[in-house]
Amino acid sequence: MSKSVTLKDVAAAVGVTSAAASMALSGHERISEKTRAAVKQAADELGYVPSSAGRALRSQRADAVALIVPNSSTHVFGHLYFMHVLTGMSTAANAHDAQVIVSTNADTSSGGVAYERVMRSRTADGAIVTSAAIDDDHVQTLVASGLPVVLIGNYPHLERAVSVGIDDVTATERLVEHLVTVHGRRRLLHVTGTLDHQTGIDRRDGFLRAADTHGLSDVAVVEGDLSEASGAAAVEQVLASGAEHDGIVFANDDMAVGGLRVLRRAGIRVPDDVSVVGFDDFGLARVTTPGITTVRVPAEEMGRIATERLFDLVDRRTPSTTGQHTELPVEVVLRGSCGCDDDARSPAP
Amino acid sequence: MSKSVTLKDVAAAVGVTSAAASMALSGHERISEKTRAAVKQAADELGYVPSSAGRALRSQRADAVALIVPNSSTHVFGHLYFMHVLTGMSTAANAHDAQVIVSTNADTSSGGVAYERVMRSRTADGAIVTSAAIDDDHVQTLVASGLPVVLIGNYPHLERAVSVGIDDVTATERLVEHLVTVHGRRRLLHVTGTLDHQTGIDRRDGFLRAADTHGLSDVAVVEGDLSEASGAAAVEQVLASGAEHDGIVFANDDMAVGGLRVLRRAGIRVPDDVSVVGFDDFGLARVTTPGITTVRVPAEEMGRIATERLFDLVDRRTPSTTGQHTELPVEVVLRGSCGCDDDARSPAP
DNA sequence: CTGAAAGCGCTTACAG
DNA sequence: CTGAAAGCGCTTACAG
Repeated sequence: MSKSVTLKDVAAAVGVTSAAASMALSGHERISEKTRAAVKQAADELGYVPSSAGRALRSQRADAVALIVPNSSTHVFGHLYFMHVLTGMSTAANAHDAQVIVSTNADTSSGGVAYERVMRSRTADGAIVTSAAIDDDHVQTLVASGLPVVLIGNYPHLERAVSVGIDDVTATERLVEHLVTVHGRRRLLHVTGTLDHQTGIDRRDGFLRAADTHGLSDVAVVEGDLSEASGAAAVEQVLASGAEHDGIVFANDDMAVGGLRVLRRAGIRVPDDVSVVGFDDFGLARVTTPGITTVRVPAEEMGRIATERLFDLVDRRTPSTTGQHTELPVEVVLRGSCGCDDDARSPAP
Repeated sequence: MSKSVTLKDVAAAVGVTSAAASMALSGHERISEKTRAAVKQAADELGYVPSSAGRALRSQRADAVALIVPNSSTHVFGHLYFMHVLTGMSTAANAHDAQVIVSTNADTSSGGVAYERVMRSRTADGAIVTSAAIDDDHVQTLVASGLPVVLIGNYPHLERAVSVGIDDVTATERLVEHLVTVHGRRRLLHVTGTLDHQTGIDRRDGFLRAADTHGLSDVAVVEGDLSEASGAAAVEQVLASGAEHDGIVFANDDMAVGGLRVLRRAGIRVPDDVSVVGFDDFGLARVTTPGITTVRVPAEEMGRIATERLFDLVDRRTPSTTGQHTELPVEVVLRGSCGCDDDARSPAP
């Protein structure tokens, strides 16, 4: 393994001090054009790349941001959602010449310590936290510590938090409204997400609010956990109970996939007998038969914008205002599972 | 933002030098039990976390590994495959108390420079490279530089490379054999992956070899690019040409999804009229109707094992032997698209 | 046995 | 204007 080239090597090659070489490479005006050119050429020839450790130690800046996923059961982390967020983060981080660090707590016993360490050790200048449970103390501690953090999602109880999210309540209302007004469905079932996460609560509340708005009296709510298996289990349970529904609103697409499978095996036709809608549109909803009508969550854009907000905090361009939330618009994507033609789209908002 | 606590602060609190505090925290035997306990307590109380920059600079080790994805069109990077690899990497990295850095070249103009910088700057101690094209010079340079690198996939022309992969040739042969011997399909079509990647070549060669083995005379090969759209386009093209096939072997599941859609719209029944198989099983193949018979690529395990191999190199536990390849077994997953019952499985290898 | 310097690589603030 | 020290935080090798 070749010994790495330091600034000192470059300086020696040109016959200047490493301080001068540093200034030359950063384009400092006090270095003559001639010296600057010589240093740059030597750096290129030697393949000099600044040591990130040396630079970080001196500048007190890691030029790195972390994606923190507190809840790291494989089921949760191994999801296309994170890939979308990560893609958005990478776009923003590349523009800032910063690295992206992925920090996930494989070890649940160590709790939040893993990512607290990332922040305290200054491995990253700031962090994006996503999928945090409402009562996750570590997130609260992190936010309260004043370290640059941007949350993805809605955290109404964390007043000081900077966050980026969507309006889950309204989006779910739009789905229900579609089922009621376009397809005449009124006996609706909602299968919730995890209710220790705000999205789970908000989507359920959107469902209930819409049911109220439209005067639906015959609705039911069953708790799920966002997994395909829990969507299947919820539908099985309801079928066994003998309850009859003409529409099912799943809190995400994974559960809708599980539900569709159970319905198909039970000989219940979708959308003829029952309309189905999901939420997320990260990839699955497009490939089932019928395709799943859903709300497209702009995860990549959330990741990108959250990261830009994070750099604002890190660079202190933004005064440390308390609690700023950026809300992104969502789009309802109409497919076959509700009774619309596959691949139809609602007009842009 | 609270000023970060340094070793000096901890030492001052106890009344020792920072050198002594350092030794106390690392459990060095020359520090008395009493002092050690006092330092540890002070560190806890002050919330001391070692600066990664200070430590990295001193120890010449970043305690971080990078996942490098050279070919970063969003279509390629935003794929569940990377999430699986990343999950495996995280597992191994956590066990070594190392960070995971994700480096993707959003900017194609800068070519391989982006990840060469990651390595040269010592931001990471080593890298996992995946999805590299056969003729990617940057990968060759990286491997040749002697920096710790483990490749995921097969790189027969890079003799010095350490790599982890599967046998794409044999796996594809097994799929073809299944179609021929179990379902009596003989007029097969293969839709290839990208042929500038070894997997694309190997899967095609596996198809051709199996066709030869079974004496199939009526086979065809169409080039695809692994995208859903290219799978659809390939099938449209073949349908338009009037060629008749009773089985289609797609080089991945995404293309199979696209192909299934076109077949359905054309009124061609799967598996009744034509058997379909894919490759990968990263998530899509399970949710279509019918489910797609495919080969399960153990991406998470590949990520985990590649990372363990990488730490071997970084720690020099392994002598720098030339060209070590680890081959993982794969499993054929039988679903409805070939004509088997959905959810059936081949016996473990 | 223990105290404190040296030095990892960098860049800025200071001295001349 | 320019040369070279100081110091970011850490840990090991050296001096006493």
